[in-house]
Amino acid sequence: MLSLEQIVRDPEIFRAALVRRGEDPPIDRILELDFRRKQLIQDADADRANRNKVSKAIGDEKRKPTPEEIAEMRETGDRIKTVEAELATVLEELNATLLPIPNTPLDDVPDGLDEESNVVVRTSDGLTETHGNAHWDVAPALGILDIEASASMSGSRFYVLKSKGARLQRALSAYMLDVLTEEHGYTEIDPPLLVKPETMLGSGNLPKFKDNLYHDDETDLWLIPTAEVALNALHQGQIIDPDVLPLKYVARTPSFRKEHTAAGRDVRGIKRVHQFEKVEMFRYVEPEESEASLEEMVEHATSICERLDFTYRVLKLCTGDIGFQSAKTYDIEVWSPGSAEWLEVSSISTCTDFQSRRNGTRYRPEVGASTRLPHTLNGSALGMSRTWIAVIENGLQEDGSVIIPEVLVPYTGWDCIEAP
RNA sequence: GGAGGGGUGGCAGAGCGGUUGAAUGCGCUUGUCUUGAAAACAAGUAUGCCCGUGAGGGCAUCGCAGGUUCGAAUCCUGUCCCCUCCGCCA
Repeated sequence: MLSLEQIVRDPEIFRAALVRRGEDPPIDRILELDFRRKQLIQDADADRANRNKVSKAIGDEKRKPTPEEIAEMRETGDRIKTVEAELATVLEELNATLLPIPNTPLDDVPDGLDEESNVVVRTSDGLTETHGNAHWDVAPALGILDIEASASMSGSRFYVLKSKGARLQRALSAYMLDVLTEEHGYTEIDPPLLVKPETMLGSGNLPKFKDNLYHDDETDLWLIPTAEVALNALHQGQIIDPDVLPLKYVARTPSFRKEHTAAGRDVRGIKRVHQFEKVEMFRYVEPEESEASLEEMVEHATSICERLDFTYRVLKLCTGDIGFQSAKTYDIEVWSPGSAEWLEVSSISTCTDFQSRRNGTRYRPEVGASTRLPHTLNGSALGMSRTWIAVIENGLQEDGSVIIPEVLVPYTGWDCIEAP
């Protein structure tokens, strides 16, 4: 959520920033509502101040209220209720107006309405050739992937990993968690996968994107589409003590997505699925550090790509392609020589203070200072199914076997998936 | 699922319906003292909002939402969460 206070102070700055994203925010309506809001607060506060004064005098003097006082205070009370009721509807509309507005992009985010305008900022060394043997052909033949089994038990866009395929995924997750916790100082978190509506609201997934989320009607809980949702809620409503930031978390969880909006895209193989495993980095930082943190997280993710021997590139997403809650996003794509395309294995964003404002996460810069909103950043390192695909397609040998990256061997116990 | 108990400030823990935003203790900050530290003493120490250039003033908040009342942390109703015991299940 954007800052109402800042919008009121500088409406045109916000309008201009949101227009860059192709949005036409109802700024004028917001200003009207805020004006009304302040009026109502003043009215109600004045009446309440008067009522407090009279009641306190009665108490101090240890006497019964006079009939006139009672009549007058009843009237005041009724008036307060009326004003409060109107205030409630104004606040409700204000909230409903503000919640669907996305974050404002940072200045250096390239303009553009779709992925055509994304900018490749870096491409690693390495080949981008193709051998034409896509994972959907290779992996089932190797006996490590069974899409027919997943289709029969769960439908399309699921997958069953078997044998060394399952072990490979487990090894990848474990390896990435170890790198991030041991080398980069992230604290490992294992959060719930089902969360309350308020938690989804806090991360920005609700109310706008409910169509992509799985929901249990009976308990009103939502399945997380990424660990970001849970990690973002870790300090909701809290004031973080001085000298605690930056907080760096990492979690390995499944991610559940309906993918309705992508119907028809990526139907072959396991590139786009309803459930996938992902190792997610998340940070709470002071605003001054957020841009440097974002770059550091990109470093962390790309260093893993390098150690997995991937050819990769880093994209800076344009204003029209960054996520709802994001102010700036880098995507990392790795080359898959089988399906001959770049696979998005990571998306790393700063959400500035957008999420902390939504969930009331604050911090105190130093003892006695007033509270501020931390910036939150999130990024995958890395997302499964696609990373798994890349290992298989990159490691495929002439003879049909698959050699896996050296760094994974301690986690798998073997270095080769034998040819069928 | 059944039976009880409880949710108050950073923590612990009081609080006859009326100077209670809230005793007291601990913690924390600052000052005095000290070569330094500790101890002792003194003062300060919640969050949000509204008005005001400022000084400052006002309002709200004792899990949450309603209600009773001139007045509610205190009474009533609902709800959420936590703890203990029993049952059931992993």
